[in-house]
Amino acid sequence: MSSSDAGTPALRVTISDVAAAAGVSRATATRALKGEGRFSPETQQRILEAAERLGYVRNTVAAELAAGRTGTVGLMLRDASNPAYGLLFSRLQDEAHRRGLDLVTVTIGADEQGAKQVNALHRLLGMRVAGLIVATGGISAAQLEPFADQVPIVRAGRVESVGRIHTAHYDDPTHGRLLASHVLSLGHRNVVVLAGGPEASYPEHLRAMAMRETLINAGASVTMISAGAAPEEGVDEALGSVRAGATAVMCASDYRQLAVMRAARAAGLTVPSDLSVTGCDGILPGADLLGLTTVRIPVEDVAAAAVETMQGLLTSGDTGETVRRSFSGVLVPGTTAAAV
Amino acid sequence: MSSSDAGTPALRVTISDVAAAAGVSRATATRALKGEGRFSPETQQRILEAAERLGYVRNTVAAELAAGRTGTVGLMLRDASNPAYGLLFSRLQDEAHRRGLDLVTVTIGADEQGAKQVNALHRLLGMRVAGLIVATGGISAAQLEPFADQVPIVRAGRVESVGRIHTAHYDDPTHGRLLASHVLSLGHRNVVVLAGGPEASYPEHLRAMAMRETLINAGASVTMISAGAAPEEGVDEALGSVRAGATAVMCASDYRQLAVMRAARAAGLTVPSDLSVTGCDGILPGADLLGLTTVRIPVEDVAAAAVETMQGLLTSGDTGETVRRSFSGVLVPGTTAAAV
DNA sequence: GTGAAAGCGCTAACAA
DNA sequence: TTGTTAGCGCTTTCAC
Repeated sequence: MSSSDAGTPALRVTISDVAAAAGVSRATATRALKGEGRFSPETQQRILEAAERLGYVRNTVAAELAAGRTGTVGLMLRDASNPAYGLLFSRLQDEAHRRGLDLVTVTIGADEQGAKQVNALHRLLGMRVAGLIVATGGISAAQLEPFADQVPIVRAGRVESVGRIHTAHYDDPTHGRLLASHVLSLGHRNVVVLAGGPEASYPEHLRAMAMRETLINAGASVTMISAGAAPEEGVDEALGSVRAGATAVMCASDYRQLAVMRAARAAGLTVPSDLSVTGCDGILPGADLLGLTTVRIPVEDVAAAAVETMQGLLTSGDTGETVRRSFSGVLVPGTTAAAV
Repeated sequence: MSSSDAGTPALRVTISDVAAAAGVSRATATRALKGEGRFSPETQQRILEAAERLGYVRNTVAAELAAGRTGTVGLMLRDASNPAYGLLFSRLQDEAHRRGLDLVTVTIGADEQGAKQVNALHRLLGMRVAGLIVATGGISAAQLEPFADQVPIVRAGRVESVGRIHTAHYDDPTHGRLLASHVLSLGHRNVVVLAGGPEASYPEHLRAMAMRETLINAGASVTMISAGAAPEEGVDEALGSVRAGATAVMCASDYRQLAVMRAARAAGLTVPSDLSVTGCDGILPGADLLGLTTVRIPVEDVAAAAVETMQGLLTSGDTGETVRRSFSGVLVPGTTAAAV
């Protein structure tokens, strides 16, 4: 089933060519090709044959421009080199496929501040996508808000409390509490919490705040270390605290957990006898073999909910209420955290 | 810097609105907005202000349709849940950003056979992308070929020997040889090679073939196990061979390596004293902590080369010769493989 | 059942 | 320097 038999330049074939070859008007060709409206079976047959013969490929973009609507949903994604985002991306795609939604993705480098993000946003909006799924923290509610009544916007992964932006997000505070409770139950009372600052990673920040609160409420002594986005940052400081008496380092992500383990090993410290370590995400393949103590975040649930919400918005229209769904993961006790 | 102050429906604002508001014609507005052609500074100023005030977002799709060309490069991607693809995706994006290329991505579920792939391809082509980067094995050369003279096509990651499809790919045979030589140097002479079959994963197949050849040439005895895509497949069989005398299991991917280690642990076998294990990829965060014996594939090089090739094709035009660049990674000796 | 005409939002000669 | 005129490829009333 070759799409172009002759040397016909496939992309150059327009519906006019097909119509001419079949001896009908463009209007008729349009109808017959999509099987909607009125036309005689014979005519359709002829048109279909002509299209096949010429290797006609419809220019979706022009079609959607003319029709004034799009079946495409835009996805703004954060750097997929982080497996947690990669998996989210993958699941969003699967779910969208399942539901017959077309997804077009643009990613934004983590480095760019604002400008590129907005650029990417405009690129998607410029395609006149039917909806927007935002899976990056790099873009603010304020930047999104102006478009929220043009097109439904669903934020995936991260919570959003402002305006008409819908969300399907992780319950990060709960994740933090789950881990903190676990560490407390192991008897730790002098704990380091290592996380990216709110501007580096808002989810990490939420987790860290919840850990802190839970630990303090239980009477534990807590050292907060706020780092940048790079996982190595703050690790030395954390190890310093351990030498000063802390028995556990709670990291806001598995990446940081790995960094701490790496540094501990280099420093001649043994996990978990010299210090307990925890993380968060649970996405890393091999996390089980490493015995990571973590929370497996519900990527699948968030992806499914995001797409489902979007589809609801697209079909039944925006009812005016903002949908906000939250999902929490489960604790995965590992061998990196042990009783004091 | 709000993009729409009033309640103006941002997306509804067309260039005609902007032109009217600024008291000029659409043509002038077009020129001033993109800063090309001739126009007076004052006029431009007025137009820019009007655009800002109204929250104008250019309809890129219409613009590109009218202009008949695009600055956008389309990227067809495979499931990003695999970190190796996620990283490739990420690096392709970075590289494209660096070179001022806009990337639009569509992914295709691994499950769909043909139809959806072609659909995604058409979607991209319908956007009149300037070029196409294909980072999935899911689409065949035959499906790509018809469009190769419409638009430059670069395949990233996987080798392609047919027609006018350019490539920037991994030198998988070399990867296989590197690993096999390492295993041989450790004294193993009875080895299992566990890989996905050619249809499950062509790169894995290439690695496995090279391993086999290298091992056999050195006089080792080799057991080939061809599995499906799932990493657990064939693991039991591999362990069976170990009980029957094999001392090493060479996996064609790190995923499989993890699966083997998991199964070995469950079966009470110790790595590397009871059996040596190797993989391939080296992408997994934490691979170092696990001590994986692997080859780190040159994702960055492949991404850079793919984008560079594309840009060359775009700017200096297609010279008629097909560009094929191959990159090999480096061996990462780990603690999962030891001397017999 | 089919075609003519208008137009989606924008750009690109060519005039003015 | 700016406006006019044609479209890009397709869809969609609305007559015929």
